[in-house]
Amino acid sequence: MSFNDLISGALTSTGKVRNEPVQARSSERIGALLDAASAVVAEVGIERLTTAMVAERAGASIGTVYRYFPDRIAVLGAMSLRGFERFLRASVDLLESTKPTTMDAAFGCLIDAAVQMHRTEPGFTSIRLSDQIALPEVDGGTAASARVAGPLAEIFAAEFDIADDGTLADRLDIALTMVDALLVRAFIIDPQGDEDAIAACRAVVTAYL
Amino acid sequence: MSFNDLISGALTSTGKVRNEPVQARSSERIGALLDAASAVVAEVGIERLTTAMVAERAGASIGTVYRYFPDRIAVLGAMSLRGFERFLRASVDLLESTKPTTMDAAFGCLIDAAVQMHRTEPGFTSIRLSDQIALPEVDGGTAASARVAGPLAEIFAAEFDIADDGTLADRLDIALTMVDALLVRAFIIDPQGDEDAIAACRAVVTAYL
DNA sequence: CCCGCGATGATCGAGTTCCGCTCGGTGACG
DNA sequence: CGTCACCGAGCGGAACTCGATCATCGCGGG
Repeated sequence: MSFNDLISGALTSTGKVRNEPVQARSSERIGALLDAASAVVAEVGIERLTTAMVAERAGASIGTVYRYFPDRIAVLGAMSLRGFERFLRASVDLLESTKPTTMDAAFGCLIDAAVQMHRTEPGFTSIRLSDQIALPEVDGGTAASARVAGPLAEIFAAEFDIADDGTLADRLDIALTMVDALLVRAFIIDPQGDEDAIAACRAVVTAYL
Repeated sequence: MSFNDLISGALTSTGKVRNEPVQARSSERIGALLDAASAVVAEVGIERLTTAMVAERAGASIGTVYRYFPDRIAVLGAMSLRGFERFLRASVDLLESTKPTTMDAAFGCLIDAAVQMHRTEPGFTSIRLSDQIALPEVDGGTAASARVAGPLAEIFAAEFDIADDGTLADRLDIALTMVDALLVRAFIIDPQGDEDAIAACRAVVTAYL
């Protein structure tokens, strides 16, 4: 599941793109615009991000920004969505390489992946994963979380026996919500990630399982 | 501790007011402005709130908004702070009336209070309590969270034996962060508050303690 | 096979609209 | 009648539009 797969569908207002890109350079443009948005968010915060800053940093013009995104908020939404998608990819990679045998270890992978994102992806701490989790369906499209968290659910379902799929999806959802909230807290306390707070996050998830 | 006590002091940039009101009608005005802000946030969301919308709904002019708040973000900050303060007052009231004897029951009171806030206060679901929790100190003033969560900490410290104050404050912080995130999730799933999700929130806190 | 050429996609940026915020003038309270 | 509160036109800047321009692609004839 690639980033383009994600943004080319009918998404909610946060994350929408105006036109599906056809030529290859367009995808690169979108990527560059989102990179620029991340950098700007990391520098000045979400509120003070302007579309002009994004355009300039991406080496594009204002018009180009608005070719791909209906408005300023959609840029932030797409950035947020991409961050979430990257986090999921990192999680899947980690799960597949370490092959945890306990639920606890599996969630440990998710936390490691999230911590890594906070440390390496500019602006990741400023966006709310919850904007992508538990999002109601819009105009007939599946909720972003369902489409995007699918790979995780599959891994967990294959590795661990859970009574039914709904329960598993819910528990994943709840766990991700907690991890996100607690890690954001950890990275607000300390920009490098407060170790005690991260440990507390692990403890909470362990207790929950 | 009243709302005015909170906003009249030297606060962080979120929540600041421009002038301390002298005449009585001013306080009413501020209240009306914040009510308007809550309603607008509930309708169009934080990002799309404009100062003109707030002014119009409060029956005031643009100038009046800027008499009391230095900028748009300060309006949101004050609204957020008032919501947090109301939540704390409701929590303290519930704690004092039910006098729980277990940690679990005590946190149950907090959750009840928060659920009540989500159900009755427009826009409460859109604001992040975390903006008030774990806020770093600014310009020499104590962090809003410390001043504001004091009453809670006192009750918990008086009722339950905890090794040291720091641990207690941290645990309260973590618990509130989780409760906030999980309840927001519950109210995103269902505007009236998804009962299963609320139950999940209680379960998580119970597991954590 | 490749070269030219029309069609379509992508880009640009000046211009328009809207919004955050100021400030000087007017009314209300004490 | 001084001070506090309020108003709202106006200013600056940011969000967003739109028609002109450039790049790329598909295709048919040499």
